[in-house]
Amino acid sequence: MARPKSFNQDHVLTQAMLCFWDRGYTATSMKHLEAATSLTPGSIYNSFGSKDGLFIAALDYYIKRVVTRRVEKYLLDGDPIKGIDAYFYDCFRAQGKEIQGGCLLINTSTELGPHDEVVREKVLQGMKVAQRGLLAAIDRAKDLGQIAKETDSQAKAVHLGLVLNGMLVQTKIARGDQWLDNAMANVRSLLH
Amino acid sequence: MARPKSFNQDHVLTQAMLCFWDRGYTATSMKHLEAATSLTPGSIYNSFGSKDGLFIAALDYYIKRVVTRRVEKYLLDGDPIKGIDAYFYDCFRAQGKEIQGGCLLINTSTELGPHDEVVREKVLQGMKVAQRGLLAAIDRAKDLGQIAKETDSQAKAVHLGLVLNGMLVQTKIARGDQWLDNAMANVRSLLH
DNA sequence: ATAGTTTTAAAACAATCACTCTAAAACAAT
DNA sequence: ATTGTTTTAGAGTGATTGTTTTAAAACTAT
Repeated sequence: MARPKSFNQDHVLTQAMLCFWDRGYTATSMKHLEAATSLTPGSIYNSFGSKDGLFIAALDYYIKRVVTRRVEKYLLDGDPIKGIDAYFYDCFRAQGKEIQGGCLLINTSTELGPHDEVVREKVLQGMKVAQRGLLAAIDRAKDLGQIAKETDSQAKAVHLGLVLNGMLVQTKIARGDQWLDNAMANVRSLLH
Repeated sequence: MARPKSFNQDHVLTQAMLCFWDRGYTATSMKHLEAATSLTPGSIYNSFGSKDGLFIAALDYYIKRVVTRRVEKYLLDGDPIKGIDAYFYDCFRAQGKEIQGGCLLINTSTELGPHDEVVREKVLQGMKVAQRGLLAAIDRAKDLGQIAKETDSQAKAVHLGLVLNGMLVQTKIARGDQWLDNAMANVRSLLH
């Protein structure tokens, strides 16, 4: 066979994801990516083809390791109302380390949504994962009698998703977290 | 005195605003701006100092000519409930021409929010204009008995603002407008 | 007219952009 | 050990980035 790759794929994708998450696609240069991943240009292009290819891979990685994981952790079992609450908070705790990233899907929507069909489709797919998670939690809450049986689950899930996305925009410009508690009070009022 | 400027300031700011609105700050090059405004580099730098200076001017222009104007048109008089409805729809009709721009304030939040303090402050100020408009309309609706007196106006305005911002993200990746009507049904359910 | 000031056009600037090339290095199979 | 294949490191590619420079043009005030 041949020489094996000497880098850890997960580590590289994590670092690339954080770069794009923090600065966006255009403002992230290959230099940034090389520094963050400790890879040389040759290795990046050999493995991912282009900056765009690495971005798509990082986007996939985000959907799998951040979005899907969070949905599974908070929305698919346990108390659904408490789960939704925790799910929301987790979206803002996740950025706690250093970056004030909000959500990579949202950042990518506003930057590239109308200009890159492949990216748009992928973002939409990631959004649907979150949306289906909210819907599942609401349906379970209905089964448990926590919210009214007459509730339109689909509409409620859409509503929650829109509020969450609005909050993930807000987190990019707001300071402090007074606004977060206020917004969460609104979220809870939707779940009665 | 001296030689007068031969370009129309409003036209230049409008074109620059549309560029940044469509592509974002980083992905908009000086070449784009020169072509869109029909200005030469010298004129741009003489009048605005830098790409950043032109961006700030375009952002101010957006707040004044798009955000403030829309608030005044729909939220400050007339039937407040119908006004809010029309205000929301106008946010999506405005982009009807060619670009699928959503909202420049939101696009700028996600791109530059955490990285540029001057821009962040300006975006926040623009957001507050919209927020105050919603609050004023809700207060008027309360006075008119259109919504319950017990309603927390401030919380309701925040909630509406978050949903609107979520919708303005959605518009960058969604196709068709089935989702818009669904979302608007949620908005109306908040105003009873 | 002339002097004084600013804007304009166009060429040119260094720096950075995404990306490619070349050759050495590192493995598996034989 | 040799062969075959792929990855790696690092220098180098042309193109584009935001910006500056230079000189002509266009105006007002005197």
